[in-house]
Amino acid sequence: MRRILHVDMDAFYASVEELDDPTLRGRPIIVGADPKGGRGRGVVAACSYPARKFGIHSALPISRAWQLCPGGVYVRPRFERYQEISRTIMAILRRYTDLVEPLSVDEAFLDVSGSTALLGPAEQIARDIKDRILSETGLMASVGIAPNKFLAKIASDLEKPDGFVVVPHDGVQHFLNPLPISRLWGVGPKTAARLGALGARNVSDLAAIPKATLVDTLGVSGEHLWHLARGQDDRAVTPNWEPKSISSETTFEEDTRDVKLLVDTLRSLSDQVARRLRKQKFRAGLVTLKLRYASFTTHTKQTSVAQRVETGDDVFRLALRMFKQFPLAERVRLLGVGTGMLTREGENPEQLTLFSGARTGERLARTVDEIQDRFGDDALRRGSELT
DNA sequence: TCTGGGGTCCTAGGACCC
DNA sequence: TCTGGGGTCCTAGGACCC
Repeated sequence: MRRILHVDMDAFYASVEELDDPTLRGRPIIVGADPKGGRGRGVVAACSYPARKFGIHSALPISRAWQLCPGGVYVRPRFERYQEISRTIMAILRRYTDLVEPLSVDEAFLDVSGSTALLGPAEQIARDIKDRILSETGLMASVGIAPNKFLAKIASDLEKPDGFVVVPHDGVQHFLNPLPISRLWGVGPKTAARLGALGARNVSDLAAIPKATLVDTLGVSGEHLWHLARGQDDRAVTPNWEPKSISSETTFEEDTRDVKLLVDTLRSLSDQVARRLRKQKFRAGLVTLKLRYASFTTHTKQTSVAQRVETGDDVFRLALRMFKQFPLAERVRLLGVGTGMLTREGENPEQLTLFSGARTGERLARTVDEIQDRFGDDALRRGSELT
């Protein structure tokens, strides 16, 4: 029987801010976009527990948060700092097993089935992990222990903060039955509504629906849900996930039809994406342009290319071509540039290029990377960015 | 209350081929 | 003269997650 742990940091971004500035302790901390006195764009990325008492939660529009709690502490996210602490946490987890699968900066699955002989029962390992994280980072984590990933994830969430929930092998259905279906991984508002139409509000309702009915209404995810309703999930804990896409997008402070601004933004988004691509030693076979109008209607276009790309110039050229196919009758709210069909250098499916000159741009890009890595991004700038 | 930025996975339609 | 069936690939959109 497998013993899976899900470790999930409590109010992670807000807790880090509190850690770095103890004067914030106990106050309603809201990490997210600049509220700008209630007129800010964007959403709450995370908030402390005192902030939640005001009805604030992540993904809430920051303007709404400002209305609910004008006296709160509003801070911009510092992702690099969160990343830094995340690395410390993940290193702690890897002391207990190699089978650590990070899900995001602040949570991970562990398969400790093979560690119990040496380290004791999963419960003891989990206690130890919580203690270690607290003593070595000063931050609190919640842990779920269960026979599989899906149950462990639900369990870790159940008694936050400082949660510790064990789902015994013989108590799975008892644990699941009363939970609302929206707790299930993959059941959002739309799916919950469709399942509600079938009479399902909690997991026991869902478990009563025949598999064929679920498959008819939801396709393969219906089949998946049928298993989840029974606590069945045999997915392995997989360390070393390879990314499938890399993208960068930005929402303008004000919706705009200024073509120069739009094209300049496209340029810098392309550079950012390409740089991250090279940093991870990828080339892309697919470039995606994303455009959201003021009305919030969102469109994408993508181009797949036989000759893999990795320079800002190449990404930009393709993105610009797609951008020109969009009408600009309406103002634009967001632009995004993405890359996909990623391949590592060396394992490239493309034939070696017949035109070695085509690689000059890539050599230049790498040189620029090196200089920016050593002296900072401001050491080298595009002429077009200097206006 | 107007709704970020980074992702993953699934679906559906059309092009294209045999 | 109006047309099958199966397969694959590409593209656009959408649901969902943190």
